[in-house]
Amino acid sequence: MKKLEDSLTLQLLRSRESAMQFFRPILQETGFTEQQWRVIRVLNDNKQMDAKQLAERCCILSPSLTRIISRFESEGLIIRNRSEHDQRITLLSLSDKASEIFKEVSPKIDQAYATLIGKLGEEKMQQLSRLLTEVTKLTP
Amino acid sequence: MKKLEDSLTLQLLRSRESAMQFFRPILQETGFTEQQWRVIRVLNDNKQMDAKQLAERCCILSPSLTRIISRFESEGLIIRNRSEHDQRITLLSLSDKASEIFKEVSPKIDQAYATLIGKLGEEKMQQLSRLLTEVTKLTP
DNA sequence: GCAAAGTACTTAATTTGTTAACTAATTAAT
DNA sequence: ATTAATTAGTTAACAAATTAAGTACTTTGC
Repeated sequence: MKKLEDSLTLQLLRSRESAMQFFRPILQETGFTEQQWRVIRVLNDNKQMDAKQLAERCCILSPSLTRIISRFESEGLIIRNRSEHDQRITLLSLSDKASEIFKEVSPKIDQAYATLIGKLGEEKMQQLSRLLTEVTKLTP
Repeated sequence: MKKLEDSLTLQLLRSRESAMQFFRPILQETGFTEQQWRVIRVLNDNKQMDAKQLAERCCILSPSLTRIISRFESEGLIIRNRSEHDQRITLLSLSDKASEIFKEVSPKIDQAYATLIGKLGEEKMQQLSRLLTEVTKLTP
């Protein structure tokens, strides 16, 4: 059997590391960690989500999310509500303050994104995005 | 400006998470963590490397690598040597014991890999690999 | 309708990652 | 030549990830 020159998971890790370098300086400025920003980003797109969904979409395990949420709540960035239908479920949404911060940072992120696309090329970017979506769908 | 449905870095993270699910059960058996296995895997491919190169290729920061190396050395899995030309550099290589372990685990990894390729398709796999290599090369 | 199983978090303990400061060795600059 | 700057690696302090166990609520099965 032919030996692969490199493992896919390692390639995914390295390429993510490269891609992150476009955004790290911006995150550094905001003071948010990568994980914290993922939470803000995903919550901004989905207005309201329960903690489990949010954890899945952010690739953050529940215990880590609990910590981030607790901190954000105490800082007035996130609003935590119990679902009426199911008292186990925590519904989460961004506060106006957090939405405001997102609006301020977002253009810088978009700009870095544009730089990245500029370097890789629009077409390759879309190709890559499609393939990654397929890989993500491989497991339930 | 058109809003992207999802960020590349998050897609890379999620797809890696999916891909990892094929290998996690095997790693669990061995008792190695993801990072530890990356060190063993990369060192097995490159016979001898200095710590900096190894850290870069494994996407592990030096302090974390120091810890892993120290532990592996005390367990007799890794051999640490000073470079003759430059006394700052630590040259690392797998012990016979570690090579043996790699040989035992490797077939299982290959098998999981084959399953993954089977699900995604050989061609898409190669396409993806090429694109990821390009992304990795975007930053120095 | 009530015990048993399942779900959605949360808490606690351990390991790992991250940042910054530090030591030792080498290279560069005047 | 000797100080200054750079590089490789380590150490220390803190934040985050991971695993396992725990709590509260809901659904299922008899």
